[in-house]
Amino acid sequence: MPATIKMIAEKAGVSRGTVDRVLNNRGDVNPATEKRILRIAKELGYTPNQAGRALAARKKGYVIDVILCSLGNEFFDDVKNGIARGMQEAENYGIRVNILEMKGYDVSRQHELLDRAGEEADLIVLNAINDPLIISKVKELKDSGKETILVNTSLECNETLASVCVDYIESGATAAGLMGLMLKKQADIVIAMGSKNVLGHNERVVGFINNIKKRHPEYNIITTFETKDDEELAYDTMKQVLKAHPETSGVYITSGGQRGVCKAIEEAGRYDITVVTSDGTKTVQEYVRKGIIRATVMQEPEKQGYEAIHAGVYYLVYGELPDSKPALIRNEIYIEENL
Amino acid sequence: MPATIKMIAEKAGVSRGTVDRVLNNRGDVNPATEKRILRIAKELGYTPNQAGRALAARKKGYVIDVILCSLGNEFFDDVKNGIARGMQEAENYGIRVNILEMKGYDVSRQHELLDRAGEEADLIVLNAINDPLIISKVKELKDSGKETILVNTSLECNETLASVCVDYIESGATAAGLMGLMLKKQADIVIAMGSKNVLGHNERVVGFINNIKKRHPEYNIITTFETKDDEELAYDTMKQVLKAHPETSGVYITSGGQRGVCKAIEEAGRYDITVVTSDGTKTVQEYVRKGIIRATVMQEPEKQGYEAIHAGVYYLVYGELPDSKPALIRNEIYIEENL
DNA sequence: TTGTAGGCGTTATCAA
DNA sequence: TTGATAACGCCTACAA
Repeated sequence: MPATIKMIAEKAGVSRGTVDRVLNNRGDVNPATEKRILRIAKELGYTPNQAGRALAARKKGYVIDVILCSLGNEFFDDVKNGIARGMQEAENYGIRVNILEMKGYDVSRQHELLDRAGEEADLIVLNAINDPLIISKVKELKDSGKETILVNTSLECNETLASVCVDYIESGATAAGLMGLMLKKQADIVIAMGSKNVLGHNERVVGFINNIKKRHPEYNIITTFETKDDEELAYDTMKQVLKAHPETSGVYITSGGQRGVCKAIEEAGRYDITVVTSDGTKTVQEYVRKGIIRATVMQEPEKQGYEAIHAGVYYLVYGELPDSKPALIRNEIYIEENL
Repeated sequence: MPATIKMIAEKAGVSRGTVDRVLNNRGDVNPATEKRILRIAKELGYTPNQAGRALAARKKGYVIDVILCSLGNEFFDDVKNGIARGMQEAENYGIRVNILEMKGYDVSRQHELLDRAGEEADLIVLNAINDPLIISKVKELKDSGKETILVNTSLECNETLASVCVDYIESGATAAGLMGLMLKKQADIVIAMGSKNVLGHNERVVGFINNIKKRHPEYNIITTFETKDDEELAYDTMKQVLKAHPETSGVYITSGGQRGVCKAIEEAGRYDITVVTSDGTKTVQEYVRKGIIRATVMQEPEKQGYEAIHAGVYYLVYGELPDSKPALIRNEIYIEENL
């Protein structure tokens, strides 16, 4: 029923080749026939058939490289599941996907991996460190014709093709809103943030503090400390904070280090403290069940992995991003009952 | 790179046709060659190329009919958006999708529509009323070779191919969990349910009450009333309840009728009452912003619409359901900040 | 029991 | 500037 190139060609009295040249702006076609073909295509409501394109795209042998700061970070388990799902889709288009993993936020290491990706790949999916060196490398790659799609990071750079991540400001604000609904009156809050090298972690803190100031100006924010996604550091610091500030009634953990922070709270027997965190890793689930963490703001990690690959595949094959442009990842709230 | 039928045929020294017969169990093939082909297919890690199949499936001209109790119910706006997305996918396979809408929960009307669908469609997507007449009709259709996929309903019937909906028990329990986190101590709760004709609405009430009994046995549930998804009835009843029970401190609305219930609470100036509801319609969003509704348990309506069509398309083309079997729809919590 | 051939829609190449 | 043709992977009808 839907219109095809063949139907358009018949109706216009030309060959399929000519129609193809018009619809894909390949030039070398008589302006008059071009106009006629475009009119007919519009009349018939032509949209390209994806299956046909997929089949034809196979011969190109595209390659996508994925760079992740994922080694030793359980949050990325689900992201990688999503990437695996995206890879199945990529296979239908004959596109190969390489995953390059690194540990922590080592700028020069990521720079190396980007160099390699620039050699072997046609498009790069990047879990970016927010650093000038990385930003300039991304620009350089773009100039050489290799686009970058960000996954699970925002970046102070507008040269990327797309960014598959949540609104981190909203994430922080949502955590603050939850605190407000549960704590009600006066409260003394501690913020345990991940790394200042990660833009999203900073944005969460900003979103949290701004929302508290707006909705609950009477609340007191005692302190903000970095866990560097390191459990021991998180544990030691939280222990000290609890000692120095026994009045603590709320704790917001922006990202990694949950185990350390929760362990300190648990050992102190402070089940009265309202803890809100991010993500839904096994560690988080464990402490939700224990009653330490009351609620968590999740960010669809599996979907992020899938959407990043999907967008890359789509861009290589169709030359544009899919309709659901920067891939709408939502901040979702989970408590014990629906986790 | 991925294996194709052609590659298997070459390696086995047979024709593509023979490989096809083996892989799709069409019979009429020498047991010895069958074994050899299966071994080679496994070795090469063969998986059928979806684009190839989609292209070949076009000639069959399948039809899917979708029956929805959606007229005058804004909840279904997003479900229909998802269906529209699924229809684009269906087009690639040359599958036509007809949407048959009805108003309310009129069993004989739904029965009529099922009759019609049985005539014209190869597969039916159904937003089912939980009634013996409907259940037996579904069985009858199945016997005549037409499978049914449920959307946004569960049904006391295990003859359906799949059910794309949330766990309604969990939905109710999640609402109860939220109440507990926000109300803390003693509470007096009113439940406004939709229709007893809809299985999901009953299940939500059961999930809610059971969770309250378990986690907060000290809470008191004052009453449960039906809104029949009718705003006026909801408004009038809620008004009476508030008059008779000024001690009300929590209200759970399972489904439709939110505007009526919220209006009654707003007019009584009872901003102290903690209201939890389901879904995220414009009405709900409005009352969340007004501060009447504190939190809502959503059920990814757009995704439900899409997944139902997607599953139907996949089943017609591949003869089996997609990997993400009964389509995992989650109960998600939203508050003002992340809605 | 097996092989051949044509077509689904799109794209690329080569010839006219 | 245009047309014809082959190819991508799968399925099916028909011939051997």
